[in-house]
Amino acid sequence: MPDYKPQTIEKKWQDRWRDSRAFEVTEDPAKPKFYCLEMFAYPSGHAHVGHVRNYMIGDVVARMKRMRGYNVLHPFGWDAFGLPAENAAIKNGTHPETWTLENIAHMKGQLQRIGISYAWEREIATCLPDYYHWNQWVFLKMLERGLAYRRRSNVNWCPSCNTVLANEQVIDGACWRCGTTVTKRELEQWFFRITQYADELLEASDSLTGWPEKVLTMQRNWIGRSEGARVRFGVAREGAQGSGLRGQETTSDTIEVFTTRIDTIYGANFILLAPEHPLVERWGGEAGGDELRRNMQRFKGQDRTARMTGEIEKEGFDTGRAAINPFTGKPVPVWVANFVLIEYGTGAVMAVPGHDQRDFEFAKKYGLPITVVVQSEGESLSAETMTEAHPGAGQLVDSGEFTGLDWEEANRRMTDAAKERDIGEGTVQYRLKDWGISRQRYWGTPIPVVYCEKCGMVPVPSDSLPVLLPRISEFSGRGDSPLAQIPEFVNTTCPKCDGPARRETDTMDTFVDSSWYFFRFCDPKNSELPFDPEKVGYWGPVDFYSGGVEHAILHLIYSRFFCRVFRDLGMTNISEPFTRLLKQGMVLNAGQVMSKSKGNVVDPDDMIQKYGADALRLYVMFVAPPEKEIEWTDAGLEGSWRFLARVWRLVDQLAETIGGEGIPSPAELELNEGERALRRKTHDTIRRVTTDLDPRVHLNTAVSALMELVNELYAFCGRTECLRVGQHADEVATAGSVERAATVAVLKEAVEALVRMISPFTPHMAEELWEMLGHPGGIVAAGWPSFDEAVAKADEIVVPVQINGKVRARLTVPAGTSEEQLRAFALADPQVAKHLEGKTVRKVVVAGGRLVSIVVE
RNA sequence: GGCGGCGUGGCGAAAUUGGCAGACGCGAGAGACUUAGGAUCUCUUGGCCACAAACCGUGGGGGUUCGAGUCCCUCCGCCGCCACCA
Repeated sequence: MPDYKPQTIEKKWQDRWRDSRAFEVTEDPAKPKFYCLEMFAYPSGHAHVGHVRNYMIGDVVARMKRMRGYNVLHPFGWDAFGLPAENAAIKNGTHPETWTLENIAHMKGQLQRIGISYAWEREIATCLPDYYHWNQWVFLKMLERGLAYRRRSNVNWCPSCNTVLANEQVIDGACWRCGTTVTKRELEQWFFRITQYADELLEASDSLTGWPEKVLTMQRNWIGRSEGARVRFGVAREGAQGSGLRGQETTSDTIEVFTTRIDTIYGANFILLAPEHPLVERWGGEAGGDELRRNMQRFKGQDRTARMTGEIEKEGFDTGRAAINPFTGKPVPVWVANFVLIEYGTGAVMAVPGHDQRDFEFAKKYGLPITVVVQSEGESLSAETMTEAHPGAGQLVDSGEFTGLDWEEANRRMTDAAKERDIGEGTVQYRLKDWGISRQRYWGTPIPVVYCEKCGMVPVPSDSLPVLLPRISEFSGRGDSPLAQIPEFVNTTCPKCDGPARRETDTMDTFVDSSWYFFRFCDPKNSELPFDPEKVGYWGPVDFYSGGVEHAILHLIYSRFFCRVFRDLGMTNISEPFTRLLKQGMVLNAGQVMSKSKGNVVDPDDMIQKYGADALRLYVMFVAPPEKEIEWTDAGLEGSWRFLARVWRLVDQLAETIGGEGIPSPAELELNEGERALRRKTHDTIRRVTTDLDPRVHLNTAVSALMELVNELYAFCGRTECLRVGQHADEVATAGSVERAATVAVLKEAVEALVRMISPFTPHMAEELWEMLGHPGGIVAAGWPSFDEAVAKADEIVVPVQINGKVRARLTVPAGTSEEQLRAFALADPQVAKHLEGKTVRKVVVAGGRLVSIVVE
């Protein structure tokens, strides 16, 4: 009788799965497909338990689906470009490629030792030319369609990483990777026009019913749609300054503002411009603009982060100019304010101090006039007495022809009026900006364009792809593109005119790589196209996608964008790449997220050595729902190990009794009460585990249901003396003799269902036990057990009886007892009668045959 | 400030649509078997109480309902995202 020795059996089955190519798949129209994907890994070195939790979750789903007859695509790969590899090169002199490929080899070994059922023949690494070739291909397609473009722009610059960052990579004004405060730089940059899809991305988010609300909210916030209007204010001619009357004559200049509250425009008493506004720049350069220029420079020099987060004092100064409010026709002063952002809207704001708190404070500080133009029901605000702005709803007052209208109605009518008078129009403003993808680093995809003296920017023709990333040996960490230092790379000929040309030396943001890798997995070896549309047509979209919430915005929104780009290229008809998204919780140790720098990582290999991969998997799945964060405890892992040893002993001891041929199904036999109870538990457990796994993905409760079944089996065996338990470890359980055929039959059914259902969680042990039970051919082929609803249902149920909401009695009745009978039984029950003594029954409710509720007085 | 999520024993957690709160596990306690037990098996384990009954109990308060952890209002606390966004 062999003890449970995970180390030996796990190796045995991992070898067998590999040798039999157990998880490799091809398209099979006869079977329903299931694409199960976990976010691929950045090969940082070693995977810790926090990383592998995600792969375990996906593996349970993939293995369960396989047993349920699906053709399951479950691939894995490596997000292999990126800065850490380059930083390691600068630090240790190891080439990024060496560093990356070594890490991949190690981590792949880790995942294999955990027994994740990947189709490894589809493995991809984004740093290899046969992958990034297609980044370049898509780039060219986007260039053709105007979805990729180049412009000089003020970009986010991380002085520590020496590279540009996308807006999405700036967190609270600091670099997402290293935390250094981000500065601004003006550079020639490549962009992807994601804003073209802003509206669609936002609207389609309502259709993502398989996504967590939290992620959708984050994406909606990020896209940041706000409806409003642009309104143009004329600029008054100069010269009236100082006379106390700002001029009525207008120049050809206009100031366009963005507002969500055009209904308050009659109270727009001044204009605020961002210090970076072009008019401010120009006026500062004109005669007499010295002071303006000084203040503008001072505001621009203020710490950007502080300006963005509003920690800095609100300040402004008068430009001395005036603009004409196009609704009132009256001149209003134009100020520059340090809190107006050039990035948002038009970089100019119409200030309505009566109805916007910021404007109110500004007006108070500088003695500017306040006007009330919206009054709420039954209120009468006055500009003289109000202590704060009134930002809310109400009816318009002092607003010319619009006076008396409800504010929302006024908003619509005034937007129309602006349009008619050609002084503005309704518009939608997004927070989302185009995606800057240029990076001044080495370890990434070269951008496939050249610059020719004669022809200008020329794309590299598709048939010359890939533009290979040259191997370089020196990593200085200096702040310019490393590729620019390699003349053999830079100097090339123009594909158009054959004249001398220079290659683009920036590389692509690595988020480009991860924006479409899920399609490449469908056809990873294709050398003609990024993927065969037919293959993606079969496998796509991803049915189940799991990963960390840290990708809720960046990766997921970019992937949704790319999916639409491929759709509009005619490569797929999928709009949304991920049908179901599970955001897995983190693994904490000592109250903190596992990380190398905190020194609290748990290496799965250490745990596997001690308890085996199966126990580790079971523990991580059992301790909490997948979405929730978990606190690592060794004791919990040991508990799972104990449970597996308990299962092992049970099956091992019963194998001889129930493993033979010719055992009939319990359905064909006469069962006694105990046998019926076990059979009911078996079928009920199958029902619970099945629905817990699919579609609910409540992995933890599925495990507890299995534990209950095991407890029940032990109790049953103890009663029927199938097993003698309670001895020394090496004689813990010994098989007794079982006479009744029916007992053998129900035991066999229960144990085989147990082993099959536990196999997604603990595949190695399950395979071994399945073999021990006399079944060759592997447990996946055995399929998922099915249950009989009628058997799962108890034939007697306990019905609680409530009196005024408190349970006073329990009736044991046959299942299916009618409501009238239940009512009669309840009222006749002696316990109930006791509580009813001297009271009047007002009402009796029988709820779904499951509960009786009596109301008395 | 806006939006979203959450709050249940000593701990991790359960409780499909409102229907017996605390399944399952960890920890703790007791017993059995033992030279021994950190193995195994059995039992106990929300509070109050010697026990039972009764009563109390899902962050606080209120409401809807025969019945609320679950729905509504309100307050408190925690977490997340966005944010001088015009």
